[in-house]
Amino acid sequence: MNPSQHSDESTSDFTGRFRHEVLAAVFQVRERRLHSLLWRRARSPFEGDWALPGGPLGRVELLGSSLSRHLAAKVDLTDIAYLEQLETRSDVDRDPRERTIATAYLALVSSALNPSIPSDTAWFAVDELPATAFDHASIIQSARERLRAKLTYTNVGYALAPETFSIAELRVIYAACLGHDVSATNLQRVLLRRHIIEATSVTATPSASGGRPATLHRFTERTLLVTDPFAVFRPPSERP
Amino acid sequence: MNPSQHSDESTSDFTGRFRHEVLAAVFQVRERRLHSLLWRRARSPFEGDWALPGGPLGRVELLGSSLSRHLAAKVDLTDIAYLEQLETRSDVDRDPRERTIATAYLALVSSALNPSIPSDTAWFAVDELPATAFDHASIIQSARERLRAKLTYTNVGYALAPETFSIAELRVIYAACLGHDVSATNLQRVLLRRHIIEATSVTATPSASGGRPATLHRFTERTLLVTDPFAVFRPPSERP
DNA sequence: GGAGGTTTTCGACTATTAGGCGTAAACCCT
DNA sequence: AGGGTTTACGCCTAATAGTCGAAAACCTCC
Repeated sequence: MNPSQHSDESTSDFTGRFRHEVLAAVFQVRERRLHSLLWRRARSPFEGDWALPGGPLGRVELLGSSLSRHLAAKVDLTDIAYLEQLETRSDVDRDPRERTIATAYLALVSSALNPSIPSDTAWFAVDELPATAFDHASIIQSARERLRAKLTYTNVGYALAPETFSIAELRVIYAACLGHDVSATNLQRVLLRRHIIEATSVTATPSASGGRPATLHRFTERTLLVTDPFAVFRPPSERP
Repeated sequence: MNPSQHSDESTSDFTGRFRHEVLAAVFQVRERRLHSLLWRRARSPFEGDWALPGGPLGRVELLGSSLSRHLAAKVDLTDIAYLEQLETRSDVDRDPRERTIATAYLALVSSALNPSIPSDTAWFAVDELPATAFDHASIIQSARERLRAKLTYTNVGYALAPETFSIAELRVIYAACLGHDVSATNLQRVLLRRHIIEATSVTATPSASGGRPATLHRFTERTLLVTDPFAVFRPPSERP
């Protein structure tokens, strides 16, 4: 093979152009369960089914900016605490109308918020989804797995939790995302040791049901930090 | 906001179409260092600089298939042991000729192979890259980080190592990817405990330099397995 | 065929981290 | 004040990681 055979570029003007859309799995913990924001389709295809919010990419727009714009415009959602690109889907007939490539994002909303959303959108518990449009159900699954993984080796929790919270509240959030029970003792110990959360000096206002008021904690950083997952094989002498 | 304002779809025929290409950071451990396969550009822009292998997406082609096709056609590379989608770059002027969206992949090649590659391609150690074209250098960085992370909580090592190997050989591979020294004792103990590798009954042929011949090991599975990274917070009673 | 060198393997010991549990602390209400 | 409830925390055990050194199994050379 010689260089002159690398001819794709010389014919690039004849290669395809593709419709491109951005989508987001918007997650929030509501009533002890992980929910995703869905939007009811008013027209064919998949009329009446529920779809992820998003929309077409603009001509001079970045993928991430495009998504923020669509979320703000379509579902009045501007308080996205965390946004991360997930994956790009390219199945030729994922949209029956025209081939459309979709780049999916994971978006997280604090459980302290209750954003006002349009009447044709709703929150659904991710393990009780309604009939969904396109390949959106499988995108939600990918997003769940990404979130599960990130929760364990990063501090993304800050995007789901309120500014300050009790360990019990945090436990609910982690359990909802991970899909299994979580030990409060271990959760607190591990997150403290990793310096992901820290105690504040204030305690929660006592609840009517009695009980010792919890000391409120906060996330030390509110930007993404990964707790070095390479520790296993690294000589301890070189650790931070 | 009411449903009739979700109008992007009704105007979808007027939204942009975009050129889309696939790229791969093809990694292999060569001479104790992590290398990436690059391709020398014969024409403007970035003439003479080195670029990731890849090419334009076909009209009815999946991203992954497209990449395999380009790798096979352009660099005679058919022995990709592992392929994973990395991220999609959308910067408007990442290609000065025309806006081109790129989906980047991570591809791994066994260190036991020495594929014949065209004369205008070459392997470069990832920490001594030549002048690179477009945003390809930063894609290589992303790929390195992904590889580092995956090595620690999955068995992707199978894609980089030979069928069977001594612990010493495996140590070299891990060290090259992680960028720091690795303890052979811990490496063996951790991977054995996780059942990622297992000992075979054969020993390596003794080297000319003497020394006890190593027992050869192999990866238990040669498909991707993630060692549950959620163990930290999960009640031990529920673990596999 | 033994001596000395080289490389791998393995066991012993220590340090660190995770998990379980019970008790104390700090609030509620009556 | 006493009973109920929830959180906090210390103690103990188990599991995993890290260090080190000795032994095993090969080589070459004398």
